[in-house]
Amino acid sequence: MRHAEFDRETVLRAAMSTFLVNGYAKTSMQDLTKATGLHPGSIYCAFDNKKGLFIAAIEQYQQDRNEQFQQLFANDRSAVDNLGAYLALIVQECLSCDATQACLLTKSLSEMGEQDEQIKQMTCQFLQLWHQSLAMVFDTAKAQKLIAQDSDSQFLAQYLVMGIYGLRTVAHTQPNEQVLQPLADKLLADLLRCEPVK
Amino acid sequence: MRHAEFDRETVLRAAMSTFLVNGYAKTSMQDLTKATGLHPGSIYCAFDNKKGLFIAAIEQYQQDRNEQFQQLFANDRSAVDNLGAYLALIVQECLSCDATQACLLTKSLSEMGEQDEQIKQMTCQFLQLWHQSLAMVFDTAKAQKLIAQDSDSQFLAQYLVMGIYGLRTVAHTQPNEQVLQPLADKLLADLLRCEPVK
DNA sequence: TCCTTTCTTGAATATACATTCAAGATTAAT
DNA sequence: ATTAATCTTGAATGTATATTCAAGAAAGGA
Repeated sequence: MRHAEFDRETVLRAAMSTFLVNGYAKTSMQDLTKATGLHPGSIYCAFDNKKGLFIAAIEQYQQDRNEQFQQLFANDRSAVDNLGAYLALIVQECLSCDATQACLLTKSLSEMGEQDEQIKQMTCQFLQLWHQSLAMVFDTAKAQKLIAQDSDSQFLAQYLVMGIYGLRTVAHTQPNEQVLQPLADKLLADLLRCEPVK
Repeated sequence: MRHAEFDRETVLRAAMSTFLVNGYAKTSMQDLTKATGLHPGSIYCAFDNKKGLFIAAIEQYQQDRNEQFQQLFANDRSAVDNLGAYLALIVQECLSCDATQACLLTKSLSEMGEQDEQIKQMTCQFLQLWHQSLAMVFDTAKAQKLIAQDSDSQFLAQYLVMGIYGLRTVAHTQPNEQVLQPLADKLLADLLRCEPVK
């Protein structure tokens, strides 16, 4: 018996960063061996092939992001304050201009959604889970009487998801706090102000 | 003397579609010769190389989209009605699930922005022009007294740009009119309802 | 200590790809 | 009709790439 010398999560996070910077297609196995410190044979032994490593990296990404999300909202503050802090965090990520802080799910969906059904299914499923987590936050806000009782949490969460997607894309062209923070502020205000239109 | 046998715009639109479906990296020269009907030599003669063809396709895309935009808003109806029609058109594009209807600028920026400074500059510049065109629509709305006189057209246009980016991304996971149209409706309502927050 | 199992190594393989180029074809002016 | 200029053709080239594999190294059980 013998166990692998590398730490799986460390390897996956290194691969994740590489994929985020280069995209899947432009990431070579050489890039991956350099980033992970593993030799080709080890990668193929542990993950089958390049796509297997990519899928494992996406799963690790989802897990990391989800844990971060749950931690951010696991407190006694108001759901609205938490949403504000969450958006501020996203704005800060955008301002860092660090590709490794981008969303691997939307990036992968955009690059490969048309070509690879498996990647499309997986990324859509994880993004849906995120949507549901946000909907629960709006349920909490409703319970805390911070938004109207007849609010549609699903809809509000979907609108917030839309806004965050958009914010991240705007950041690619305008990575500027004076641009991004007012957008985030209006987004949150529009979510709290009222119920869905019809 | 002899002039080229192919029609440049036709070739560029074919290349455009191919790049939109596959992305730049996963589009091979073979894909491009098949799509355009040109042989490799002709492509290299006319556009230098694969990237040259890509750049020319992006320029054609910008030109086509801009003409479409100007036509849509060249009428005597209210700016608000025009914005509603514009958003409805985008929703329809999203619903078609046709990759060739996506935005080549944001797609290219997402794929290559980290790697290729030239592509980044070009796409950002074209997206900025779009932003400015939208700002002019809000100026018109202001002149038509449809929104508050102290509205910030730049800001409103930026918010709309954000919303459209987001809408297009949501559409990748939920290409559903019952999802997209309410989002678009609320987006427009939030733009008209009030001035920027703070 | 020895042996079996498992992991690691990295050069070798085969394929896919962007690009080149020289020969052939077409055009239009003389 | 002839010629000069330009475009077209598509096979050939060289490079980059994902993947394989057989030999070597390490670990743990007997």
